[in-house]
Amino acid sequence: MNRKSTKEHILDNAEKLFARNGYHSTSMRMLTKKAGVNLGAVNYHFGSKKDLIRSVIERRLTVLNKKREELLDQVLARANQSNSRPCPREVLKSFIAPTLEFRDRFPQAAEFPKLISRALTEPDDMVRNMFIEIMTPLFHKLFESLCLALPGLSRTQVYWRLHFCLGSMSHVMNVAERIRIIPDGVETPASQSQLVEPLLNFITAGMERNP
Amino acid sequence: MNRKSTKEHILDNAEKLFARNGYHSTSMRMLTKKAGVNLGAVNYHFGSKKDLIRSVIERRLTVLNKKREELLDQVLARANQSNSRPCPREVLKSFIAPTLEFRDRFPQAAEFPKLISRALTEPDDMVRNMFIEIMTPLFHKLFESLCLALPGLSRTQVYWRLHFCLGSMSHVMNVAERIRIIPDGVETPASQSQLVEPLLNFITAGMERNP
DNA sequence: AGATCATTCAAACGTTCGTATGAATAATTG
DNA sequence: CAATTATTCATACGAACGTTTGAATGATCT
Repeated sequence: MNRKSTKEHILDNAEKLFARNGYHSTSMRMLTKKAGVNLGAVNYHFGSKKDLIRSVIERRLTVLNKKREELLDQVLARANQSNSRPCPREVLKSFIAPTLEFRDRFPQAAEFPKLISRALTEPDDMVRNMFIEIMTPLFHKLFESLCLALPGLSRTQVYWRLHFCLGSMSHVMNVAERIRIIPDGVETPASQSQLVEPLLNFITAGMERNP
Repeated sequence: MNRKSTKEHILDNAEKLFARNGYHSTSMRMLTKKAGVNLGAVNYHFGSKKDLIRSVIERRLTVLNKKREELLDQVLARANQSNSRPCPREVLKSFIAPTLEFRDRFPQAAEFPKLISRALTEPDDMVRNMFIEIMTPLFHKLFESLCLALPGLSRTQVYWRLHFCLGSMSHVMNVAERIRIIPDGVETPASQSQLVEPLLNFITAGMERNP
């Protein structure tokens, strides 16, 4: 009666568990049990645990990056049309909004943003390098767009400020909700989508500041 | 001969390995071999691996937090004396500067900032909760100081912006140097201390932005 | 010096890990 | 339909994990 294939069951549950617990802390037994498949199924369908996480990451990240690049291209095209520089806020938004809105747009993939953030901080070089390899072209394009948008800054300044942005975003996706130190009078948003505007306000101001 | 005790050898090497590879990816065999002590030494001196990382974190973090609070108190006192609000940049600096300057001030503890950042992102609840428990009082004080410094923002706004700051800082301490996508014309700082000013410029602008 | 306590050491314990195996079952094909 | 291929399954393998043990060695004290 279950319409999803074994491969899909594995991918879906691996996404959740890798996101929540990390790569090393998720065992094949935990995963296959949760997915309702046999212990050997991962090795049969994917080859190894390493090949599995590659598939898990690629399945969503290629789609997400396509969307990001599409939006970025629109921003660049609009700037080109009006013979002006691209707007820093719009450039940043093209990268960040699809990420934080991922949960709401694809509820079945709600945990994927957490997995992205984890890929950056995973102790294992393999996972991080795999992620970096996929991200490199878009990272360069994003960086060059920001240099274009912010002619007053040196490339080094843009580079580090971009990293500051990525840090804030990553923190929001993965860490912030795990640190439950909530002072009086502080409201927690129902969805990460609601943090897009506050985050963009923050990092745009940081980006545009005079050196 | 060797002047450091077995306990110190263990603590020093655990600090490095936990920072570089994370808690779970550091085995007792790896650690005791690197420290040049017997496999059973950790359990003898500390009780368990879990008790060890608690000692590793506490050893430096209590000192660092004391310095942070001392600087924050100075900022608050100066504001009090002149009957004005504390300066947002100075408040943030009191927390961030001692952290990024840690490597230069205590070369033997060069890897500790990385460990802090890792404690936030560690898959394991235990490590994170241990860290949060130690940080909570100072976090509240820092938060209240920022609310005082930024009367135009709601407490919720200050809360999330503070998290954006922490995300940027954490990213700089642990992730940024591992992502070696360096575009042409970008210079990498010789020391993390050199990122204090750029980071403070960035987050202060984000903090002070009109809602 | 001898007695007492603290520390080091090699070896082993019981678990859990990712993966491999080969038989059993399901699906596809000629 | 039989024959072939694809998938599932229980089980086992060797390696690595954190921890325990008890004897050997070192330091401390009357």
